[in-house]
Amino acid sequence: MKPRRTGDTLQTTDISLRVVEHVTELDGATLAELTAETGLAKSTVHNHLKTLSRYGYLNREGDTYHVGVKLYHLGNYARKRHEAYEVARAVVPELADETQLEADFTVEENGRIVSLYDVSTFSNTASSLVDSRLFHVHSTASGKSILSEYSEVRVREILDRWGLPAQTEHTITDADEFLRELEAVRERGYATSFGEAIEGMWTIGIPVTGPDGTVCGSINVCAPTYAHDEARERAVVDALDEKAAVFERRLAEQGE
Amino acid sequence: MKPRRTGDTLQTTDISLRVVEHVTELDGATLAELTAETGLAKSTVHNHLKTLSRYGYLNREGDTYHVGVKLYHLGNYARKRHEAYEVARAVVPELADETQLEADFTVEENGRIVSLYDVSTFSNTASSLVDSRLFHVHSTASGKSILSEYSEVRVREILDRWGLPAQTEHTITDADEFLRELEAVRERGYATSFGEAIEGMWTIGIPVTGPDGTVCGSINVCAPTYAHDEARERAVVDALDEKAAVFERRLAEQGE
DNA sequence: CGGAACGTTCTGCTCTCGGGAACGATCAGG
DNA sequence: CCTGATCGTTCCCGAGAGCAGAACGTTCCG
Repeated sequence: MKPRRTGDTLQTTDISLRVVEHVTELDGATLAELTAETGLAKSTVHNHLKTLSRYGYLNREGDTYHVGVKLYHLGNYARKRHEAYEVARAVVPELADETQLEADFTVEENGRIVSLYDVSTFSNTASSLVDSRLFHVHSTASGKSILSEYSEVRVREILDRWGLPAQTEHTITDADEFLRELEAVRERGYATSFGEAIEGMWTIGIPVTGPDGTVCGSINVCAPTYAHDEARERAVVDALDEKAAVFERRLAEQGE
Repeated sequence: MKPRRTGDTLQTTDISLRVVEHVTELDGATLAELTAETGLAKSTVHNHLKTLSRYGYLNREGDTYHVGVKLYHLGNYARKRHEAYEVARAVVPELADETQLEADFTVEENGRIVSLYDVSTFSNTASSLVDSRLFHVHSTASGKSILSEYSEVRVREILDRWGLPAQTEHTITDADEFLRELEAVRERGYATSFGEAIEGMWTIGIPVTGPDGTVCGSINVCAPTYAHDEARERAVVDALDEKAAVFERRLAEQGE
């Protein structure tokens, strides 16, 4: 009945997690707002809110629900767990500082892209909205950069799982075309996304390889598309190349 | 059959969230480990892992599941949402520095206590385990400190909801005794927990009042019980008093 | 004072989800 | 190279959980 009809995911958990997401997006929401947003029955949403609150995932203030701070502790732990976290925390600000652009380090989790550490020079309200999301691999520079080091079967697995939805009119929506793009990334040595994920947003990314020889993430720089020109692209790529080398060296040192 | 038999919470979501918690506690876990840990059927756990992974709450690496970094973004947002966050980030390190002890700022959410910002001077592995949890109000200095400003009905509501489980042999387990303790806190001006939440852990907390006149959290200091003596307690309380005043002033300034 | 809006509670029907077993793949040891 | 153990995956069925809808209680308007 509802759009979701995959069947291979638990519906109840599905709804719960979606409620959390809606609460985040609405920056706090009441029962009535959430029933309107989700299209579910009042009593249903009510039960989910109750359960989520009990576990500290949501926090009720008056009749408004907000995301619970408990999630911070879980998430902080998740972030620190990554081998590259400490290095990213040191290197990403350097990169942002040198290029005077937004910079981040991203990793792939379950076929999606998520930022492990970022420095946003722009307004933090706008970026916080973007940051809470998981990004698609096919539309981001970081996704292309990381997947360029994966085998074709692994790439196809990810594409099959998540598809290649069009997010702007520039998004690559064909799997074969995407694979050719990855080939180009390998030859060029860096990946770009020119308004493919978000209209007007231009990003460049380079894969970072861990001491074990496998790619562990991607360092990226982000700018508005109107700031693009050949010279700048070259300058940014040089900075990224240098930082990627630094990153990998420090990762190796840390492993000792 | 299982200990949980309240009935007023969604079982499926319940299990899902508990799986996330187990994964955290085990610092990454496989399907087999989680079935053993939860006592559920393999296929059941499998379904939950699948669903949680799809939403980025968990991340599968080989056959091991870890907490997903997406939670960091949700949690970071939850933390920054609090009016007191920015001030806490500034004041708590000062307090830790001056007292040379562990310090934090905590808030109450859904009748539980959670840390909004903390500086741990001890090993971060041990504290990270503690930090991911929600604390009970009745056994912590921060809980007493915050609840000392609440009305009796509100306090009783919270106690009814969560009970007063004995966490050490010093934990207050009687509601009336707890209310008398709150009375003592109000007279004394600060709250303590002497090994009531964790054996050997001594904490002192003072409530912080926001510009609107209601309590918005508690600043606390934490030390081992063997470090306790009259003089030190007096010194710590003085430091806390001063910092609480600073905290409230900055909160008011920020509100302008 | 009356009605609208919202959260809460209750009940019954349906379909989800949990259990169990069978399957497949991987690995270690004889 | 075969065999048994271990672990993840898939399938199927029945029980009961969870969703919907309506009724109730409260608050806040005009």
